[in-house]
Formats: sequence, C-alpha cells, structure tokens
Amino acid sequence: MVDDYPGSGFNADMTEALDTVFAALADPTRRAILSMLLEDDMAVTDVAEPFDISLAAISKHLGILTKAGLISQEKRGRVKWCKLEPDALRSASVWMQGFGQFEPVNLEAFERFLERELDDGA
Amino acid sequence: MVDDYPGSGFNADMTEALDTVFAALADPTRRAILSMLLEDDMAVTDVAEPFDISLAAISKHLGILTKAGLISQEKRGRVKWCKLEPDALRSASVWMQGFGQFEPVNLEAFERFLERELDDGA
DNA sequence: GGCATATTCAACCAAATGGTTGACGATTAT
DNA sequence: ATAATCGTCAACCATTTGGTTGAATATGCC
Repeated sequence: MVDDYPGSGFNADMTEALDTVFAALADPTRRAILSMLLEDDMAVTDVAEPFDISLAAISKHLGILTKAGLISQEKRGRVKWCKLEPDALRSASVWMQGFGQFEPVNLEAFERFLERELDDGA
Repeated sequence: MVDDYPGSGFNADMTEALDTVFAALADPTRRAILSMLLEDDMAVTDVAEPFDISLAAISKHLGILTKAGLISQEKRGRVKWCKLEPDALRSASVWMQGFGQFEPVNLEAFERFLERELDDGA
C-alpha cells in the first residue's frame, strides 16, 4: 500500500465527495444560497436577485453546488428550479463527528466502524 | 441592511470562521493530517513522513489548519508539536445541523458498536 | 566550535477559483 | 413574427492555492 496514511482507508470516491462538498461550503455566497433554498425551491434568477454579482456568476455557483450534490436542478419550461439536497451533507457530517466526543472508545475500532458505515452509502 | 440575504444574520466573524474551516477541510492532505492527529500529538517532521510532498508543503498545510483553529502548534525545543483542536469544528457542525438533523451515523449500529467497545474495555 | 536536525521563509510556478462581459439557444409573451 | 425573459457558454482577467526549490534560522549534540 503506497498511500499509507490515515484516511487512505476511505475509498477515492468518498475522498472526492468530501473534497467537493467541503469546497462548495467554503464560499459564503454558496452557503447563503443553500440557506435561501432551505426556505423554498427557487429559480436561478430569483436565487441571484439579492446578490451583487452577475447572473453568470450565480449560475457557476449553482453548478458547483450541483456537482457537490448539495442541490439539484430541474428545468421546467424556461425556468430552472433549484432544490436543496441536504442529504449530501451527511458524508461531511459523519466525517466531522469522528473528531468529537468519542475519546473514551477505541479509536482504531471506531475508524473501522466509520469506514463500514460510509461504505454502506449511509 | 444592504446585504439582505439568508446568512447575513451571521456576523462577519462567523462567516469568516466558516470560510476558513470549510476551506481547510476541503483538502484531502489536510483531512488526513487531522486524522493522524486524532491518534496522537505529532511533530511536523513526523506529520510529513507518510506524504509524498515536501516538508515545506506540509508546513504550509499546518499553517492553514492552525489559522482555521483546527490544530494548535507549540514549539518545545527545536521541535514544534501539533495538537488537534476538535472544538474548532463546532461552528461548522452547528451550521450544517441547520439543514436537517442527520444523526452522526446509523445510531443503532453505533450503539451496538459502543456496547462492544465498552464490554471489551471492561 | 562545528555539525546535524527541525522548521520556516522567499521566490517562483502551474492550475484552480471567482468574477466580468457579450453572444447565444430556448422558451414564453405580445 | 417579433420581442422579452431565462439561463448558459466562452473568453478573458486577477487572485488564490498547492506545490517546488534553495537559503535561512533555531536548537540540540559531540
């Protein structure tokens, strides 16, 4: 095993998912968009309305959120509806919980447990 | 209020904290480093050992993790010790929980795991 | 003192990121 | 048919990012 460091137990897909999700969340505009979609599905133009940047820029942000799986986009007529997909946050959440309140237990075993959980696509 | 969009309720500090934490987590090398530090505090050189990139690159990664508050570094003698600071994940975790309550992992399975762990330990 | 070890700094580089503008295809309205 | 609206695309730009190398700065060891 060449890449023998912690985290290499995750398969490449999981690593990539975490990459794209965390990167998507690292931008305040994108986080604001997600918050907006928490209240309701929205058309691209309406998403863009409160921001001071171009529609094209918003379109790019929505593309990044879509690629990360955090939203889905469905075109109905000439308007494209954006819908929050909060389940995409799950992998990131699971990863982060590994750093929390679990001191007392055997960490190696816990990591193996986590890997099984993630492999199950939970 | 000029910037009237969801998320503008957070003050600038919170936004910046989320920016830096999520950005820090978006890199697989940095996530691997955090996982390593979960097991024990480490010196910079030892952190670098399993990776195929230069020590200077690792030093930069550690600087980013430090700026995000995810680790702390204390120089003792000529070696600088890196220590995980998992509390820095809290703001990010709280933000994410706003999008639905994903339990950390499959809770039943997790509890079974915990029981096994505790039995083994006793 | 002199040498090895630990870590950072500085300069540089290629690629990615977040933004712009103007043109364009698709759909709806007049 | 023509015009307006919705959204993306393409080209471009400045800045950031993740990496390199070589020199510099501590600190510890003989």
